[in-house]
Amino acid sequence: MAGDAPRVRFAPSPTGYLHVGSARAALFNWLVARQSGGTFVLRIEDTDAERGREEWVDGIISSLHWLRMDPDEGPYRQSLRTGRYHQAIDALWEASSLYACDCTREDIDTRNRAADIKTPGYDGFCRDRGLPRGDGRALRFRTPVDGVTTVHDVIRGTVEFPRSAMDDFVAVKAGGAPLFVLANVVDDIDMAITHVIRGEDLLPTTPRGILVWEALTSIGWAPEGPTGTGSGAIPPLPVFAHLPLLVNEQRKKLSKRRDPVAVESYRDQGYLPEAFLNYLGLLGWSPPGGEEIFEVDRMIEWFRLEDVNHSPAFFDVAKLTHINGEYIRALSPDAFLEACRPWLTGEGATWPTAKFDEAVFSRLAPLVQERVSVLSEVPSMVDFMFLDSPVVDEEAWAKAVTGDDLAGEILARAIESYRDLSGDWNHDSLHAATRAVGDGVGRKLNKAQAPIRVAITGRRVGPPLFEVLEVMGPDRSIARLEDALARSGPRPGS
RNA sequence: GCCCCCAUCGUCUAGCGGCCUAGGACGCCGCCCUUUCAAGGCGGUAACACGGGUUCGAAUCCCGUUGGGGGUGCCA
Repeated sequence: MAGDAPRVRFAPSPTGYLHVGSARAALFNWLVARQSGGTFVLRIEDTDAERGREEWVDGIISSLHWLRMDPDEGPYRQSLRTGRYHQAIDALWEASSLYACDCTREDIDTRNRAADIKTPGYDGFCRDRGLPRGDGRALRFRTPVDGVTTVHDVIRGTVEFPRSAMDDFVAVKAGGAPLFVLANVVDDIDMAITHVIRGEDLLPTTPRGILVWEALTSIGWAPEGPTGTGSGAIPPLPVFAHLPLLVNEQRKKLSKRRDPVAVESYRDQGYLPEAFLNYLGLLGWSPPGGEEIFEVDRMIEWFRLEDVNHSPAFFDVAKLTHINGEYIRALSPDAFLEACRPWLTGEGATWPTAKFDEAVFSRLAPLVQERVSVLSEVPSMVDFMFLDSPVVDEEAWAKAVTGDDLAGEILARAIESYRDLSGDWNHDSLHAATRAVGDGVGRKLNKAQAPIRVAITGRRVGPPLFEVLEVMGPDRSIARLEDALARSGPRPGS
């Protein structure tokens, strides 16, 4: 084993799905691991037992899998490591790095108000009271009062936090449960994490983590080590890299309340994992050559943490969609068919599954492939083929049939003309015949085909008409034209 | 309030002191192609937040201002 190979971790809290911001963080971690023979560790930060649920973890794992970023190690669960945290808590308590506190939030606020202190942090009331542990007391970390704690960040450079602005934060709940910073640091030590790559929102808590790390290190805290025997060597502080946030249109951090942040929802809409990954890689980073469409292997090859941007990036679905379209069009016919399958014979299909005819779809597939940006658009491109009668779009009908006083004439002439074609039914002959119909009524082909298209497909847009007619065959096609003609009302003037 | 981060077209970005009358991509708008819609081709719109420095020279370095964001939980 290469002792100096990076060990990175993706450490989400279980929320039921993979957040796109988390996915981006996972990607950048994963890239670092992949490009250097490192290890990508998955750790579920579920110390907050109220929120963590077993099934919440599955969504994260399956989304990582969908994106081809399966962890090399884990998932570790903080909820299963409480014994370890208690060892650390005991050690820190012994060293007086922790002290017991029985102040309530109200107590603190009241004192701060009375003292006219504008900064609402903890005032250190219990710091020197020497309270014993237990009795519903939280444990606070004794933050050094002087000096600064410096974060060396690969992306942002040196960031200094004056300790005077740091209060004594709660590290252990009154109930004894460890809080984020403590569990996080104990884990990073035990798991020999070398690079902490995460969102910028964690930058302000990083100095706290460093302080805990130093406190632990200074008392000879022994990491668990690979065998779990507690004999590992104390690793150096990891390298930090805080990624710019992903924001919405209002430039606010992506929130699950307002923004579509679940990676699963993009999968379900028919975004391809390769395209999604490609787009994620473009947020906060860009390849040296400036290209925008590249496979993941190139990203692994090119990615450098120090090249990551400093400013927040808007998660632009329009651009994601464009990139997805590029990926869809680049698919081989077979790959396209496979990618479409969930929308053809699965839950995405808008017709009875038994009605689906793969041979029919395959003939139309190339025409569909260059017309969709997301796979969920596929059904509406071909549904008329697998339905007994087309789903008629009211607006299209009103515009191309009811609203066109020549529509009846065109349909009638098309029926007549197409009947004569039955021995030679293909898109070329249909093209010519339709053009002739148009000529007969003084219409350009692009105008003349409109009522026919709506009669056949129910829509004004879709795959090229004559190819559709060819595949549909004379009987079905003519029957639909007749049906449309019958419903188009009496022909004016006849 | 306090701490921290950030600041190039609407958006994602290139730019890391002279190659910039600032490049690409998405979007948008035209035109071409055309059986609709796409795709494709061509063209266009549009940015260095502001003010001081430093320098022969600044989008690039420094300071300030303004603006935006994040943090400030016995959440993570």
